[in-house]
Amino acid sequence: MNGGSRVTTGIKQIAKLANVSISTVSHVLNASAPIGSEVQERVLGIARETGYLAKRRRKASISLLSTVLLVGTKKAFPKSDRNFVAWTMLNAFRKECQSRGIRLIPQIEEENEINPDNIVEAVAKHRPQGIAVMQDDRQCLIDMLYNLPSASVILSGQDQSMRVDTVAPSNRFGAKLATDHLLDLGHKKIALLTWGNRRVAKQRTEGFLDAFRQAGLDVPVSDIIDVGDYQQDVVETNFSKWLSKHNGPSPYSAFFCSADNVALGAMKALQNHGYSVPNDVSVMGFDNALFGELSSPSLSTIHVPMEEIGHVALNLLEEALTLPDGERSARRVELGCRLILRNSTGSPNTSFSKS
Amino acid sequence: MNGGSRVTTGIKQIAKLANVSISTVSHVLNASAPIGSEVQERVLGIARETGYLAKRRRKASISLLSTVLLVGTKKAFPKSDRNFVAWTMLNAFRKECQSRGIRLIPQIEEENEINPDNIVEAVAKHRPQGIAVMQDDRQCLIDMLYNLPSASVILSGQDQSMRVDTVAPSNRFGAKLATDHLLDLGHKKIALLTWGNRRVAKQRTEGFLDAFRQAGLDVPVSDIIDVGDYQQDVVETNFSKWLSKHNGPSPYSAFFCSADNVALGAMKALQNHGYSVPNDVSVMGFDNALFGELSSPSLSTIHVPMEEIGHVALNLLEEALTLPDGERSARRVELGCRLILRNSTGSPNTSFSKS
DNA sequence: CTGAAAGCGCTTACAG
DNA sequence: CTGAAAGCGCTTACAG
Repeated sequence: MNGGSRVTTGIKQIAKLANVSISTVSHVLNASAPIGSEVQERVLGIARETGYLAKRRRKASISLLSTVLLVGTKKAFPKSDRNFVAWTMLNAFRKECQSRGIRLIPQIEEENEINPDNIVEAVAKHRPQGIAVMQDDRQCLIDMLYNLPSASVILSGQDQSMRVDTVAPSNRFGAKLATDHLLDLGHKKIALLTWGNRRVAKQRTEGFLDAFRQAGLDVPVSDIIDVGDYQQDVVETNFSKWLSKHNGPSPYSAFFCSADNVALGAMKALQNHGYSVPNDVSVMGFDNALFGELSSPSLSTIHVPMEEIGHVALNLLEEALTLPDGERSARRVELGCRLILRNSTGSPNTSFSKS
Repeated sequence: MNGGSRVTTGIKQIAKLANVSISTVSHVLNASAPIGSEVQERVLGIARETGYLAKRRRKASISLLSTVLLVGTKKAFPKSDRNFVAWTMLNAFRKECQSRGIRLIPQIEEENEINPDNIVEAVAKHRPQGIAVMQDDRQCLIDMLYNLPSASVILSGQDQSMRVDTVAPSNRFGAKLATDHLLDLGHKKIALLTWGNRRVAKQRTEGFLDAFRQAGLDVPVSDIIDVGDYQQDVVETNFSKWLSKHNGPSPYSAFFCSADNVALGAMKALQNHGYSVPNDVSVMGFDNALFGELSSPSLSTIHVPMEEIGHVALNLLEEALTLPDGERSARRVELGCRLILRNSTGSPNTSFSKS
């Protein structure tokens, strides 16, 4: 190895960029001497921006987690519109593992459900330090995970028995955020388009209702419309039927849809029936899937930080491995969702009366 | 400095203890060479047990967080039965800061509420890297925190707008755990003793109701008794009145109390009225405060991991400082609660009929 | 409060 | 798969 100019972010480089000595950088990073506050801020700023701090932190825990068993069902793996959300999460998780030098052992079930026995077997075989389970939080699975020696975490799930770590977006608060926004715009009658009985859908429904409860309004349980599925074309067909039967969207001036796919299907149905979005009716989605940006009009939605779920999941596994077993409670982490305002929402058209 | 025998946990010491070379330890810790799995496990085990891994991790982030502003109201600071829970949390947080070498700047409000303006002032003056707020999650405060340059976290609170990090025990799931246990014991009529309108109390009430909902039973909204306060003596007086008026605890065979203080007051009132706990009625608390262990009978309760809240809060602050601002969603962390079974609960006495 | 220099801790290229 | 040895990165005792 020659003394070439390989650019490894280190204390040396930071010293150069901050125009101080190496010692000073070290002192700042370790609070080992009383350094002036301007210098301190400059050095820390550069250390953060160059990614040195993040690298240092990552390195500190890398050893603990060399092998992780990735558990999921087949349907989340190929990329498609249908499973866009699951795929995004999974892919971000894989990337994160790669950047931390963690070996992933996939344990993909052919069936629609994860079989706990298969996990036990895979753990015995590969002896991973950690287990990451995708979108399955049934109690039989949780019981099994809890009794395993490895640390484990469920991505996009929750454990009511509070024994296993979980990370998920804040579906309920996110839905409240969306509904609050529609209420703030002045909409009085808002319908929720949702589908089925999955936990995620239920949580979003609760958030929708929360917004009305907290505003002191009547809780609109009768304004919840189940469109039967979350595939765009199916939603379009079903919601078209609903529109025909109800003679247009009236009395609703806004539709909050508990997934972007649902929103896009609904928007098409509305447009086919001659309604202009957002002039006649507002439509709001949930997920911030890529294709929502490209629709016409572009879809207002709730951003779900799918990329961060993997990051947090790995942090939880690492923390579980650092701390002695008896001294750590299970953690349930919810990640904040953000309102993304595009062109499918607006104030209600007060002269609205179409039929 | 002489070459004396100072015992600094390091890679050298681990090598000695594990009977391998320094290089090998390094390889294991960095996965930089394919090391045999027995050796690997031995080295990692020793590295964890000696606290080397934890130290390494702590060191990696120590630089970020040298000064933290601790914000709270006066009432949580002196130690007493009344504020046992708040005091425990606060104290654990202080200890954690100390062990990580973080300087705490207390900003204690004389009033019963935190004044956002005072925080802004204190931040301008002391320029802390992080802000830790105790038990206050009003939106005006959150708005202020969100607009501040420092990272911030609320201990024992939650942010519905999902912009500021929070850590809290899982009150709702914890209450469900307690209620599930009473149901499992065979109790059919269970009353909830609670007080006031604070968020914590409300969350525990929801958990109580959840247990019935999920079991497919009637939701016992009419079995919620507000005892007006959480001080033991007040509860005792108020609940005694209730017992006199209702001619004993019938038809309830169990009382779930949303705080240990409430449970102890209720237990005394029951005993004064001639009821034996748990033979005639079961009583369950929530908090796992010290004095519950010493009561007679000792109190079954829900353990709340107050000591861990501080640990998690600091981890959140550190993480916020490591990651670039735009790339991180706010996090809401809930810590798992555990059932603590002592002597105040049992199966319902089927021949129970006292008056 | 900041830096030059000594030196410790850890990593790494290479040998076996 | 493991270790001896060279050497880099970071810390620290000390000077100013």
